[in-house]
Amino acid sequence: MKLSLRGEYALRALVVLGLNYGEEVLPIQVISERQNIPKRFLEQILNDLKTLGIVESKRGVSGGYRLRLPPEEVTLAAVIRHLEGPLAPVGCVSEKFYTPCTCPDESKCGIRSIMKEVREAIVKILEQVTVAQLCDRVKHLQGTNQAVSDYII
Amino acid sequence: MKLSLRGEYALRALVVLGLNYGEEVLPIQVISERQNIPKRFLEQILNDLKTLGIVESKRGVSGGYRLRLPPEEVTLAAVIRHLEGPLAPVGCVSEKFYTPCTCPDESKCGIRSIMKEVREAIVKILEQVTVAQLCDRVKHLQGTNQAVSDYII
DNA sequence: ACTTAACTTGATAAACTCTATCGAGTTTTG
DNA sequence: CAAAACTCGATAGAGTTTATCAAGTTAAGT
Repeated sequence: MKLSLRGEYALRALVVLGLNYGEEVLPIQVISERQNIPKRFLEQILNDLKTLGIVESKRGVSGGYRLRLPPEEVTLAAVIRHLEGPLAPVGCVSEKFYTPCTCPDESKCGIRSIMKEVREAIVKILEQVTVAQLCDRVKHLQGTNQAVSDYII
Repeated sequence: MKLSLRGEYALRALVVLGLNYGEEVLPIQVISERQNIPKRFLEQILNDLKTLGIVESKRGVSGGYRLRLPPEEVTLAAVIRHLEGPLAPVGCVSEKFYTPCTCPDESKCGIRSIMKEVREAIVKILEQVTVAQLCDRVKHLQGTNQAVSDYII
């Protein structure tokens, strides 16, 4: 599982939306500036997340985007799978995007058996972590640093 | 960590060489046929593994390749890192191939903190599994299937 | 109604990576 | 000295990634 910029931007945008959950809609402009993401590209990505049903938008003057689901219900696995495809390191061990490989016999392939373990390890984390938890981490990390700054002053 | 064909071929070739460890050198032709790998491409890959010091070659009429190190000493992590680059899902959590990301503050980035965990999970497996273990799995898988076939007959 | 900020959709283009293939050369064995 | 095999560097075609643009649609506020 290699996360491209596209996927990374998506997660970063979702954190912003997650932290804003329950409030009014956020314009793309704001998300873009807050996370340093090219606006046009972000537009495309948010659109994609809308198709997936994670995000919803409001048009017009004070329009923008917001989460459609509670942050607790959005797993990183779902987002990444939709945007990037398989989480597995090779196609022949993917559950959702299986593709056969060219080895003589998959059932006797030692590499496949190891890669299955790698896949499990990755999936176990990403299927369990939600946007809500991401937001919590951010809050915690910010809190920590804030405190440190306070001490320094 | 996404394994490209290049990396997959490398591992498959190493299994063949591992199973042959202690014996004479194996010609590319044989490895290529046994694992269904385009010969010219394999050539390039084995060369690369030679540079890394994992494999050695013998030229001439009855030449070929063999492992230079005992299979127990070759970890998948080393091979993949050399051929494919970072194991980490994003550059900003890679130990060996760190690259900064564009987020406003890495130290407060929730995604980074999750991706670190993913990286750890991957590395833990791949740094610990060796070519020798891959070969053992293959032997075991073949043995199992053999037995099953016997029962069927 | 009309202006304006913002979303929507689809096209496209530059850069890069991946997968392979080729050719010409060098080495070694028998 | 011929044959088999490795060596090295170039390169090409396909596909992916990362954007950017233009033209259109929507809806809020006046």
